[in-house]
Amino acid sequence: MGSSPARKRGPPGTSALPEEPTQARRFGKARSAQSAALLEDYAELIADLLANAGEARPTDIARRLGVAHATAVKAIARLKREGLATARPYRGVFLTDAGQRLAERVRARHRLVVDVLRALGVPAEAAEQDAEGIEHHVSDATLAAFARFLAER
Amino acid sequence: MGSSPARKRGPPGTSALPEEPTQARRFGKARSAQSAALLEDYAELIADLLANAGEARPTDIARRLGVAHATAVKAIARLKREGLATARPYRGVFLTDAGQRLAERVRARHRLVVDVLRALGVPAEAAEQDAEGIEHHVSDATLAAFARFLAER
DNA sequence: CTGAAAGTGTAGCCGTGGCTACACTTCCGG
DNA sequence: CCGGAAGTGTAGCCACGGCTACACTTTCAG
Repeated sequence: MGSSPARKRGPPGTSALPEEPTQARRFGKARSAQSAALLEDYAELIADLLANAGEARPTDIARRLGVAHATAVKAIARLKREGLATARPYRGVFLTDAGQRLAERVRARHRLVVDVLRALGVPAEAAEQDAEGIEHHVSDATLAAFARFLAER
Repeated sequence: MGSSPARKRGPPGTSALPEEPTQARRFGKARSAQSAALLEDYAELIADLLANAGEARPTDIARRLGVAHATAVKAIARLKREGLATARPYRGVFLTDAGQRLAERVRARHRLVVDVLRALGVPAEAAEQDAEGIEHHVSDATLAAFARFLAER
């Protein structure tokens, strides 16, 4: 980048170059990815609880996530709105088909990210920790590259 | 696959196991990392603008980030609150020493993440895109491993 | 020197994701 | 069968990061 001092403010016909929507687009995508991240975490956790404990209750979810139960309840409401989960008052939470598919994808992606980090020499604890944040920003292309890398190495 | 049905709700002495603060801690960290991410992006961009254009104005920042100028102004206010930037009304934005150090660290980390992704076979465009989201969740341990990996390969 | 355009700042709105506080259900032990 | 504890739900608060709308500065072209 950088060449033109880019001064001046005044008149209409100042710049006229295409500028650079590229960077803006990237930031925008990263931003929206982050929005979906929460739902993904909840869906994955609910699937895990259903599989391992037979039921997923708001308080369990909250405890595992380290948030207040009210926060979990709100998130569950959002999951329902998005058609990912179902729940009846005082009964547990369940995933719809869409929710289950999401949970599975998230789970697979999480494992893949952790495995790649480990393969790169990242210590186990750090790998798990970082994967928690990283996984929500890994595109399909990157995911595919990860899989290829693990297979080849 | 479970094991324990884990039913029951009632009495006080129900569980008594250490539960699992581990996962909660991880989620919490990922959450707070995400909070710092915005500031990091702004700091990096401001440093870039200062270096390449000589000045960093709210509107330029907003355009590059793809947000409304008011949004950028608010973020700048937060940067000031955090002691990372200085700005006088209608004059540009500048980084404090702390802000510059942050920007440099962020910049280096960004490059490293992109390089690792590229080395793993991720296409250039996807690497840039994903790095934008990933970089904020890479711990020092992981960063070190990345550097080692690139050096060795 | 002046006027209008661009940039800047401020106010107010929304949705999200945290929280606490409080009311209501459920369910178990006695 | 009944009381209380744990779980659940709801309301209301806050900060954040978006946005639009509008008022005010700055700066440049005439």
